[in-house]
Amino acid sequence: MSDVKGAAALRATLVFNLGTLGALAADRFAGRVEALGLKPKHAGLLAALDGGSAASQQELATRLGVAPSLIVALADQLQELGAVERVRDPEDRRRQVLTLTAEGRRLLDRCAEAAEAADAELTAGLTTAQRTALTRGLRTLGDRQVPH
Amino acid sequence: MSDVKGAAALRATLVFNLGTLGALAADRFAGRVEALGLKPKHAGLLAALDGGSAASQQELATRLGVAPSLIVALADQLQELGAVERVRDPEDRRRQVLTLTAEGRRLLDRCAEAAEAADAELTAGLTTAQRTALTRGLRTLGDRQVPH
DNA sequence: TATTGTTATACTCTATAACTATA
DNA sequence: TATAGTTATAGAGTATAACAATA
Repeated sequence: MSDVKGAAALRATLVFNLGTLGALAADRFAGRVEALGLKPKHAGLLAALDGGSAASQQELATRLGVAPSLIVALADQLQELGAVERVRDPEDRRRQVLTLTAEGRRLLDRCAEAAEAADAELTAGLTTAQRTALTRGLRTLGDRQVPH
Repeated sequence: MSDVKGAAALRATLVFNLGTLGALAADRFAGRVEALGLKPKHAGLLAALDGGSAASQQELATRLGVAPSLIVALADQLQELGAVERVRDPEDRRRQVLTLTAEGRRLLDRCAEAAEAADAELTAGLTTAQRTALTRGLRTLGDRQVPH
């Protein structure tokens, strides 16, 4: 029993390639946003705040899949950059509602530019068709996860 | 100047989706191989040793893009599991040549199975065509990186 | 008593630097 | 002197647990 699969079988899997390329992509993105004083997680939080209705920190923690204490730290740093505001919910004074400021939206736009630049670098050897097919595939895959 | 892009533009990028899905995929894979006493990096090292000609630890460090001291730790643990052997190169007694044992190949096969199971879970909502297209896209993207 | 946010603490991962042995 | 491997140490990132305020 127990098929012999070896390295070739592992390299053929989606998770293996997603894992290695994901780490690479995260590094490239991190390198570009650090000039803004941000880490990838800050960008993720800014993105979660944009468009979405004003959210409490607990909601954001579960939405991003991180510990609430991490949201506190990220929000502290974003607040120091003037990117977010904390407002106590008058209906429930335990809740801190985070909202993007104009500066926060500006930073988010810079993050998007950084990501686009990293995309261009990463996909330099690919055709436009390959690139868009890949992006769409990843988005549909991502949309299937956490489909609450 | 300075286009307004917002969260939608960020979410449309490859690096953003690769980063988030890569972290998710790595977690799922880690959850499955930890029963084998392994972390994803161990699997990466095992895969690097399979097929490839016997490699020194320095070569492996640069190949995997990690510090040499990390290879030492990973190899220590794999050796303890009986998965690799360290043999001093008689030509240059400073070099430790790592080779897979039969147990190492067995563990590598188990890692491949774990990755395939994680794939199935992750792509549950996708058609076969979507899944193979995505896997191929990622492999071609991965092959373009570090094309030394 | 339960929940939100916060703080304090600890743990995991990994790199850098110092060291040993061989060259 | 330079290089392969190892060991010691330190830093980043993040979670867990204890705590305060509010419900």
